[in-house]
Amino acid sequence: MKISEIAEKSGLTRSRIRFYEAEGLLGGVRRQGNGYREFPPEALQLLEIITGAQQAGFTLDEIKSLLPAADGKGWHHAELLTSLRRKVEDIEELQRRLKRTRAQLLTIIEGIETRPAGLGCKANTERVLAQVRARRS
Amino acid sequence: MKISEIAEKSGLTRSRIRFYEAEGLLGGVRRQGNGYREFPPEALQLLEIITGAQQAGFTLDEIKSLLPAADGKGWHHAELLTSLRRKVEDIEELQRRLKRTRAQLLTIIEGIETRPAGLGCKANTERVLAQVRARRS
DNA sequence: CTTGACCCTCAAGTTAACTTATACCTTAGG
DNA sequence: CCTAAGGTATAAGTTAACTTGAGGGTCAAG
Repeated sequence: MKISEIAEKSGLTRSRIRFYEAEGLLGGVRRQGNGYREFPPEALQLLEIITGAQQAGFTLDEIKSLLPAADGKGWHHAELLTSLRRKVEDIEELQRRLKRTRAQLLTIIEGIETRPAGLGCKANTERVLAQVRARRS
Repeated sequence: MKISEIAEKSGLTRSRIRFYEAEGLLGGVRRQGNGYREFPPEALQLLEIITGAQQAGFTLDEIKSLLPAADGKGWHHAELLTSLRRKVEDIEELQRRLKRTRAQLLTIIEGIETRPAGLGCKANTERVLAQVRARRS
């Protein structure tokens, strides 16, 4: 497979694919006589794994360290599992934070909407901030 | 208040505070005769609002456009509410994505742990990816 | 008067993950 | 042969949000 083909099939740009190869995330890329890249079919799967991992919040460096070593044969399952579990925990942590943040934003919105008549803007800011601080506990 | 004091009270670095001022996020900063910054007490609240908004996922540019104009007197409530509501939606969208991603990761973990004996690493990769793809729907 | 803690400005460096630009080669078609 | 489409390498640019560094004033104490 040449680069345009795999780019279309994967939905990624050619530059991005070349970038991944240069970074060592894409092993097994051969060269044709003319210097053109020749991608094995597995490369498509690999790209799928990479973009999926990215969406899961892995950095390229993390992904690189978890991918089957370009030289070795496959994954080191223990490490992979550890890393996956750690990432699940990261996500859960982020979920908790988002939940708090969302609640705070709703508190602020409510605080603005229900501003007591006669209370100045500045005073209301104080009031709303106090509500938010109270919520943090 | 001089910069070190507000830095300590806010927990931010001096460079970060100077940066915010330079970006126009921190209005009302005066100068003493010697050129030193003199922060009004409200600046502390402003910093609190800024970092809070950042944690809520606002970029500095967004925050800047929502803060009380340095020249004007206060907030433009309608815009502020609109933006806050939009950000709540962003958060909810992110929450949905995280939920899916977490489920996918768990699927993968399970797929690895329950690999049928006798199935090769490569074949199992295929199997697991298929499971993940199925989950995406 | 000197030392050390603070303060200033302005420019440049940092990180991640790419994209864009430059310049040149290859291949297929009319 | 010429051209357009597609390929290559390498370097530099991009964005966000800061940090770091260079070079230099200010102030209180001893």
